[in-house]
Amino acid sequence: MLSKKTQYAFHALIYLAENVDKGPILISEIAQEKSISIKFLENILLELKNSGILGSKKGKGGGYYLMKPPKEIALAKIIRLLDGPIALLPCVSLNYYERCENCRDEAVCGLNEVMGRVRDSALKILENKTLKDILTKS
Amino acid sequence: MLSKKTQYAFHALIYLAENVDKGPILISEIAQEKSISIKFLENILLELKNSGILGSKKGKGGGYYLMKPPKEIALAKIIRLLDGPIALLPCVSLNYYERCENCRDEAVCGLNEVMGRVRDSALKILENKTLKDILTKS
DNA sequence: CATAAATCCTATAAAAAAGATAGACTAAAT
DNA sequence: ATTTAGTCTATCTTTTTTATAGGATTTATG
Repeated sequence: MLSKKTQYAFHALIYLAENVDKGPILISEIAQEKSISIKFLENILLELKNSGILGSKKGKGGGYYLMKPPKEIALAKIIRLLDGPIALLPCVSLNYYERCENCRDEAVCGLNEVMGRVRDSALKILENKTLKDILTKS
Repeated sequence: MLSKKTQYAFHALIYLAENVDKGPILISEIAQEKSISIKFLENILLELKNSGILGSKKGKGGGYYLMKPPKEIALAKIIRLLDGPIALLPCVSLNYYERCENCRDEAVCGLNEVMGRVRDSALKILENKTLKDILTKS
């Protein structure tokens, strides 16, 4: 399961995407609209900013905004950033690979193979679906 | 990611499946072969037994054994049992559903829809692949 | 330039989950 | 009776997750 952090990030990003035309959006506004603790959300948005997903402006009239159009922000990127590996096992993770300690040889491990396929099927969706694809259907 | 508990369970089950013809297998043997803490493994095997996946025999000549042939034990079942939901969000979980607190209406939530598809693509594999499919390729 | 508005940043606390261990109990074999 | 091996429940430790606190910094504007 995705952590609350990642879930909150998605909801915040959706809100930002749905209000792209309104300039910078306040943390407090997002927190209220999406029922998220404001201080927790602050940390999350900061992290997204430091990774280049969001931009921000301080002072009056400030807030957060998307650095790229929603259709260019893949869901996989957000998950990896805040939650880490998408794969179910370390030994099949593309971005956070770790050797398996309980099997002798990954090359002949059937578990490795199946979990690799699960990863691929998830990535096929998560790498191609973007923020634009998860906006509220109107 | 799957917990260590679930990962250990898979390795133990693989070992049991690869030795079905040898009668009950000792916890200590599995622990040694797969480099798993014996006490931790004990708890895991007990849980698998109480769920009907494994059977056991006490005393001399005792140990654990599979209750069904490997090809009838789906991977999804093991994961759900020890790790909980396979879905990435509570609001798209078939077995551990919880309402989403941050969105107004799941019916129009695009995140819900996409994550539902990710769940389906994972289940398509995990419900159909069994213990038999993850045995060491010889 | 002063003030208010907002994000930035780091630290820390609290709670929950994961990982691991301990030890007494029960059942079976011989 | 003794040994062997699983059963059960409790507890401990560590790590991760979730959340909060509060001062620092930047910007707009009168």
